[in-house]
Amino acid sequence: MDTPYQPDAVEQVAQDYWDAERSFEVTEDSDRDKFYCLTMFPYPSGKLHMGHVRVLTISDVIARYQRMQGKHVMQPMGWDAFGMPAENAAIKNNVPPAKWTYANIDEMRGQMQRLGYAYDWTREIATCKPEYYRWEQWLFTRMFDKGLVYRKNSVVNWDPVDQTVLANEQVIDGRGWRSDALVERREIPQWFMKITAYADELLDELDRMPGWPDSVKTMQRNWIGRSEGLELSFPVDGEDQPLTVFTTRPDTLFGVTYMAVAAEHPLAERAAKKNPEVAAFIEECKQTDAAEATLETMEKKGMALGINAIHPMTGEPVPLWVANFVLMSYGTGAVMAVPGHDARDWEFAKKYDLPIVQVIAPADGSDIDIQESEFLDHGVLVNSGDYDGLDFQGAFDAIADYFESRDQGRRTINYRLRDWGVSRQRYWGTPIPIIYCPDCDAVPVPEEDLPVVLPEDVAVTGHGSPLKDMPEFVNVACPVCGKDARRETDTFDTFVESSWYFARYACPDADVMLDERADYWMPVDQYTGGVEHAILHLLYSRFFQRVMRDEGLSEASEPFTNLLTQGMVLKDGAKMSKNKGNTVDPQELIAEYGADTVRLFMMFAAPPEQALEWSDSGVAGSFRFLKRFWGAVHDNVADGPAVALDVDSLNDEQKELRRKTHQTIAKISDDMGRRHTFNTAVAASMELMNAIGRYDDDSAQGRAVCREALEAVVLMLSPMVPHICHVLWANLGHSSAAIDADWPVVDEAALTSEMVDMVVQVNGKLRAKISVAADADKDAIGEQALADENVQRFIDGKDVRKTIVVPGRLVNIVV
RNA sequence: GCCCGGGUGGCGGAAUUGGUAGACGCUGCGGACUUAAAAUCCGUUUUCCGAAAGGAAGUGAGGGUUCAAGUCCCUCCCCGGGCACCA
Repeated sequence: MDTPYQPDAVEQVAQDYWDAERSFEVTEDSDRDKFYCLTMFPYPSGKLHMGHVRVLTISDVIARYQRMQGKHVMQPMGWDAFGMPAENAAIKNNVPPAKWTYANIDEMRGQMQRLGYAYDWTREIATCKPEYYRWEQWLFTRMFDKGLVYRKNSVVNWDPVDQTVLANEQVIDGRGWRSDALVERREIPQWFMKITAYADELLDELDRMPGWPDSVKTMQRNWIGRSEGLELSFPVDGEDQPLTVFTTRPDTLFGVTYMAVAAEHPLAERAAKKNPEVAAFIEECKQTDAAEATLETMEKKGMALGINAIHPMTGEPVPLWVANFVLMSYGTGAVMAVPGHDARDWEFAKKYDLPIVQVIAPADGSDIDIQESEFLDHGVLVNSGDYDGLDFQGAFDAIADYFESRDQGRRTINYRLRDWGVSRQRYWGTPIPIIYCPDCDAVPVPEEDLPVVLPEDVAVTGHGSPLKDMPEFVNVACPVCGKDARRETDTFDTFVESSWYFARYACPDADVMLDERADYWMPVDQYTGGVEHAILHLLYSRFFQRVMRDEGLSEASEPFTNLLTQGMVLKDGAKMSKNKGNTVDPQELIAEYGADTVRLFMMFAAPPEQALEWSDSGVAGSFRFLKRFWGAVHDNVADGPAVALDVDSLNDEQKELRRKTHQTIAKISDDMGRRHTFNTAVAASMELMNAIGRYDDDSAQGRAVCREALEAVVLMLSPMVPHICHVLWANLGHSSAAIDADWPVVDEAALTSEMVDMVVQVNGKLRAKISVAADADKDAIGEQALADENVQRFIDGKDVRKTIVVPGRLVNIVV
């Protein structure tokens, strides 16, 4: 019998079946355990790239595995359709962003379907459609009413030549990407969402999220950056208002030798009016982009303002400086500098020859030279007046009490987390539903006027948003007083759309934001996506889910119960990208080998969380395996139907293959369900196939044992290579489809063995391998190990000091 | 600069709770089949010494803990991700 493996035909058969049966369309069923399996939805950038194929396949494998576990699985797909690339394409090709986006969606949807993903396409969402974004406009107006959104000035990258705001990505080495002009920091009014109102909840709940990787939770903790400290006031010469600073180290207060404020700080701006040198320095500080990494890596510079603050305890003058490393957006935009006990302050003091004073001594009494290097640890206070001798906590409490009793300071909690600025000066996004009235100020668009629809047929020039030039969009009547007013032309950060789409999949056609179906499906049981989203997207989504909860829209607080962060796809050690010219087109590979081979290689080449190094020959190897797999099943089928397995009549070889089969089922079940190490699951399948290939037993029971092994492999590989397994399962004589089959079950009785192999070490070095009875006790194992010829060579003439026996594993003899 | 990962043969990776380093696959090499090639199949493939049996070294570098370290601790180097307007 000769039936060659023809992936195109096989994959068509399987997909036709799933389509005809609507295998992946689901509705709520309260009698069944639901499993909501979700991938971070893609931006429709053009065609699928290998990074997409990887994450989509990982999620699909989990969805199909959970289905075989009996779960009621929902796996939807949609499009994060707003964003800058559509505008860039519009400028380049003179195509409206909407048209470009919808064409990409059609292209990518078709590719996904060719890959056979188990999506419920009836739930498809595109965020650029008014029926989607109207609900986030609505939620924004609700948040407005609750005081959860507000407007304030905030810094953007300004391109002075193109007269437009740039994204950080559009700033290359401090210059605009098109104009090459030096970028400036500029402050403009923008809308903010009060994510800090949920800071404590977002932080505390991380301790109760066992389904998330520790690394992501740690990153989020650090990002939120809760710190307990003291807010202190320093009187300033010639100012009515004192200068307020936040510190987590009030114990170092007596070591303050200068203070520093941000370039945007009012004190700096007032000093600039009197002193042109300061004004010039502040201008220089603003000649940089707004990215924090730029600020943190550039040379630390400062200038004395010629103003003194008064040390609140010693009464001594403390010079005020303006410094480029102080962030206006963190704390109060001013810091007290303690060069003796802070690394950055120390470096700055050395550079500008400012005094360095030691006020903390090591707790162990050792000597340090503060002029040589800073001392950062907690310790005992010295040179601190009445507070000498106190430890960190004692000093913290005493100094906090001192300030609080005089009303010059207070204990407070500071967060590194800042409120979320959601305004973007861009066209291709959700219009912010606000109207500016000369009398009524900013007014939210009333519910009955939503959605504020983004006009789709526009020309994009790259010089600011085209909405500003559309009077029919901008000019409106004030909803409150009816006077002539102007509509907001900024759009939302696209992270707003991606902060709630997961809930909308539950009820994509609802004529409210979310209905009761969201409570059936939410939270997402398994969320999969790139680790690059570990902070922003995942934190915003956790915030939005809580806002929706508090609005009564959803019961869940956390949106994602389990999180899997997958690594990038690399080629020649670098991320695949058009810029580097190292991309591999999935389409060509599918045409050559079929979808199953591409899926298999993706799962086999690396564990999902690690970067995956692309290998053309590895793909060919995956294809070879599928051909052998196909051939092995057909050979078995060609020999006719297998008889029923009679477990009690098996000989040793038959028992051994059967043991291998059930060991493999146990291993792959663990790899798929718990560890998500699909690469080792594939390797274990290959090992079992190799064992079947070596096995040569034409007896009735021999073929039955073989058949059992093959059926197990077909089922266990079906989440990864569903098409070939669909056909093979039918070839094996099953009338029901593989997609409806249950996951194979381990027969514990098949796992038992009379003898086990153990290794013998002498002084930790491997010297022999022995086979011992499975039920042998430690002494017997030790004796057998000592008796080994090669072991004797190494212990000859030496004292055996100790013998360690780890049953089932090894013996270590120490001489 | 700060936070989070990672570093194991020629290559991708395995080693799950501190217990046989290199599973599985790729590549290379040797062989079978073939008029030939492709495809397929078999063998072999960490390095060094050895005919072999066997031995020595070995998981980015340097220290430490332990009967035993790729795995735990300390210091350092390199690579990747994030740093709030890329998505």
